[in-house]
Amino acid sequence: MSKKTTIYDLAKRLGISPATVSRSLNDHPSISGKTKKKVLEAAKETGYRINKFASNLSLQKSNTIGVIVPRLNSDFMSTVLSGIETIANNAGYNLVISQSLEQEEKEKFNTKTLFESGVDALLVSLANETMNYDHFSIFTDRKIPLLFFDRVIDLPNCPTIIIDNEAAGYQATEHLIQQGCKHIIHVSSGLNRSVYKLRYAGYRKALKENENNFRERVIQVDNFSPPEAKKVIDFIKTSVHPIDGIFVSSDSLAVYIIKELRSNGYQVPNDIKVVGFNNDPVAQVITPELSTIEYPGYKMGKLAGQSILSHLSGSINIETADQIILKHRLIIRESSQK
Amino acid sequence: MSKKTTIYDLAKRLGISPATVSRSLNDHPSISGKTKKKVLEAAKETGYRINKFASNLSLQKSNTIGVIVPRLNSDFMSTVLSGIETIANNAGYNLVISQSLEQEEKEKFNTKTLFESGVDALLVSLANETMNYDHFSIFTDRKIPLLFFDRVIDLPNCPTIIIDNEAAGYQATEHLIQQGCKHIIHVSSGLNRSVYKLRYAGYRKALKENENNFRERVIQVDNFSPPEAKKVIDFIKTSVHPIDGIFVSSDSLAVYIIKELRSNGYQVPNDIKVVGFNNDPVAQVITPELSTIEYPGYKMGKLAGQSILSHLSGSINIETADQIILKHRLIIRESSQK
DNA sequence: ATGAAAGCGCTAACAT
DNA sequence: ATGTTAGCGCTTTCAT
Repeated sequence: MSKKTTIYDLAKRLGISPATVSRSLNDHPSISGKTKKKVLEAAKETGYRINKFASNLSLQKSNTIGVIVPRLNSDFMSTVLSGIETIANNAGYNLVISQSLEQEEKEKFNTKTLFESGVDALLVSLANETMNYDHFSIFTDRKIPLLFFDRVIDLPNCPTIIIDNEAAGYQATEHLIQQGCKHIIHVSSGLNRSVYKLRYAGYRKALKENENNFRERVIQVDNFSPPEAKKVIDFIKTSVHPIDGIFVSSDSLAVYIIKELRSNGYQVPNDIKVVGFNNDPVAQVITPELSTIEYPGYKMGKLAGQSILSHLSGSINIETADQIILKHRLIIRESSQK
Repeated sequence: MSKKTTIYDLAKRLGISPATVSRSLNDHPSISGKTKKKVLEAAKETGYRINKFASNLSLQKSNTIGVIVPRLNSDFMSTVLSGIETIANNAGYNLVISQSLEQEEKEKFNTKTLFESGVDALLVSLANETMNYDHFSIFTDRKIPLLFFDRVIDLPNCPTIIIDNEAAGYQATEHLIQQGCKHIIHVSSGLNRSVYKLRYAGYRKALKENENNFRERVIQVDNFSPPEAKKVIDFIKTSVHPIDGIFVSSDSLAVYIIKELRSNGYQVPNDIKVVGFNNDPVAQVITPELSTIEYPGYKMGKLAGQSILSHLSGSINIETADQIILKHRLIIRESSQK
């Protein structure tokens, strides 16, 4: 029961060759139905299990896709992963998932590890820290499909899946302006990542177009955890101009900010209006409900999976670097209404 | 640059044997320092990368740990996964993660797939649907380490990591009773899973101990999504006894229920008090803040990782089935206060 | 300290 | 339709 049976065992048992066994197991067309049946039965009886190590070595492929994300435990990211997993799983691929924890070093290490472990493709959402992209060359050099999603970088022949972050940032800010906000600040993190840089650009663009005495002001936070919200409040309290609008690059932080604001005596949206980003589930359950940009994470994950699978199956020309831009949407709730 | 170099290439290049190259690369003690240095240099120059397929086949191990969870996109689960990943990554292990989506069939399939892909160990949190556990025998038969966390089942020689769910359910309910609740209902899902069954048992025990005319009543929901909250409200509205306390097996659902309650004119906690489960971040940002049971997900993940690694390294007797019970804690916030 | 060679188990090109 | 056989690249026992 515990001794593992190989195709050689099956071959001997049935008096046929290992090749025939292998072919039968793989449903090769040129094997007779009766032989296949015999083999399958023997396999079941003996508890035969394919040895992927050997199979992978022979085929030089692993049916495995690597994924590197900044962190697993964010609502958005785990939703994207869920989408990727669903697609991969249905196609018979396994997912090897690792976290960079926003560190360039860890991202490098994970890239190397995943390469060596022989993943057939790699999906990456970049760490905030990452400034250099040479570590991905082991993939690009060997033409192993590499795709970036959400936190992307433009590399030759690497598809990207994003939303139009600049437009989203613009809309969020424009909305606040239309609600009468005069002094709108932007709260973000990792401004060297294009996602955040572009939202910031959209914010600035909106301010500029509605020329008056608006002052552009971005508060950079280290991450989207509760203590960072305090920094924002401190700024607001000491600002010479009365802040009346906040566009935050993350719902989770926006929510903490609102909480902090309220416990500091500010009324949301009366005194200060807030727009977040992502449309995390939390946006709908807090008081006041949070206006935000809907960012379709599950769909992004599914598309990332599908895109990489079609590259793997060769149904898309791998030389064609594509860029998929998903639709986003401003959702107006209570937190930003006049 | 694109042609892959093997240990044979290095051996030829340096005029030594492949065995020596292999040993050098693995820092084998009986290789001279100079030879090692030569090899490492040549490896670097040629861009040599180990081929794990071959290595795995030879060693019959993959440095990979499989994980099956009900779903990736829950705050609790992604936090646990984050803990597992951190430990595994530091120990040089990769994580293959898959979702059962609460379906027994998918769990079976994933178990088989992960087995065949040669994971060195398997970590599982069971699907709600799963009633039969034979699919895990491929692991237990071959003494491949198998560990259950959160949603566990008692299998021979399989460690489990849990909290004392019965005590937690008891405390939550007892607390509501002490706050003056007379008609407390319990909302849960997947009552055939011990996690939920035990919380329910704790709930019943608390009611029984505080003998009076309390009626035990459990509302089973299909999952913890918003629409399910409506079912709960419907029950409350039509109940002959005025419901004044709710113990919910999940913060995410508790939060939706509170929202529904409020929009139906109920005051929380004045009319109805609510206690959730897990201490998701959302518990602290909603209004009123949610009382809940703190369930240390990250710690659970780290422990699961550590436990399985020590089994793998043989530093723990694999025959010793251990059960780790993590501390939980009732956190009293506004939603349940008199 | 190093080398020779036999696996590890599967696949596929090339027979038959 | 089936068999033969040469890899796939690394590890490791057994020499030397």
